[in-house]
Amino acid sequence: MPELPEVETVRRELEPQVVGQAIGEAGSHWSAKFTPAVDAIGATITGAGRRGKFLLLPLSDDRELVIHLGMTGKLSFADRLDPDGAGDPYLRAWWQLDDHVLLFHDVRRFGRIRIVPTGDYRTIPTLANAGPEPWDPALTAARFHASIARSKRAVKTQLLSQRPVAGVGNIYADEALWAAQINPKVSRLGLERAGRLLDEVRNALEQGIENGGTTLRDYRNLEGGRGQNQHLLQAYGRTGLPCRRCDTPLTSEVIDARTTVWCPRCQRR
DNA sequence: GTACGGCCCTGTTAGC
DNA sequence: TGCTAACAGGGCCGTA
Repeated sequence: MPELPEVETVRRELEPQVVGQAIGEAGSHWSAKFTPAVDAIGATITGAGRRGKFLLLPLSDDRELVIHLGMTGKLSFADRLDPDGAGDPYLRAWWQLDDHVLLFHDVRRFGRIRIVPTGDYRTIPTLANAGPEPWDPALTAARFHASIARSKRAVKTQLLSQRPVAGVGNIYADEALWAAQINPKVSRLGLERAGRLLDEVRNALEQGIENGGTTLRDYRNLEGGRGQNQHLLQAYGRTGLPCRRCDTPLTSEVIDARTTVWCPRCQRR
């Protein structure tokens, strides 16, 4: 599932191939999640940005094309659109650019596309309320700690909310909590532990980007290649396997509707 | 404003 | 072998 490292990997690949390209035609699946794609017709893409897990493509007419990949969304290029659409039953949107066609493929349809006035994210609540980017200099340990202290919910739930820091999903939340030796169910963190968790969130995301993202099943980069970070995971997907710090079998439980994996010994409550 | 549950989706896997 | 149910989970929405 694309989290910040996967979206950033796609953004970096996308940028040189879409910036300056005009959108001549576009089409979409009937779902309202994807129909806004066609509203981009006539505009030129002027950049390729990212905010948390959202891809932001600024357009020449003071609007932004916002793409969320959901769980199974993928972007790719083709020389031309398959005329009968039979080549890809999960094609949800496409944009004819000057040099090629940008395709949005999404099996489970958890992705979504929006076009908004530049910087006006009121119609996208998670984006509008997103916390700072992980490497924002304004995101200090104190600010991160204060953000977590505002809620009584489990720290895992808070990370997934995108409010303390943007871009963390289920995989990198479990990895950061494991590295910081913090139990995912605690709701109170001291300043020092919050600072450690913030450091490990940054480390987990940096490692993910360096390795081209985590491919467990669906995620692919723009070229269709797999990420490599799945080989380096310490917690996510390792239920019952020995903790690589203390050999205790990792345990798991559903927290906030997400399977959460942790070490019962070195991430004690 | 916060907390929580349910829903959207469909391929894969486990169980019978 | 074939069918059914459970599972995966990011974001949104309604309700309390």
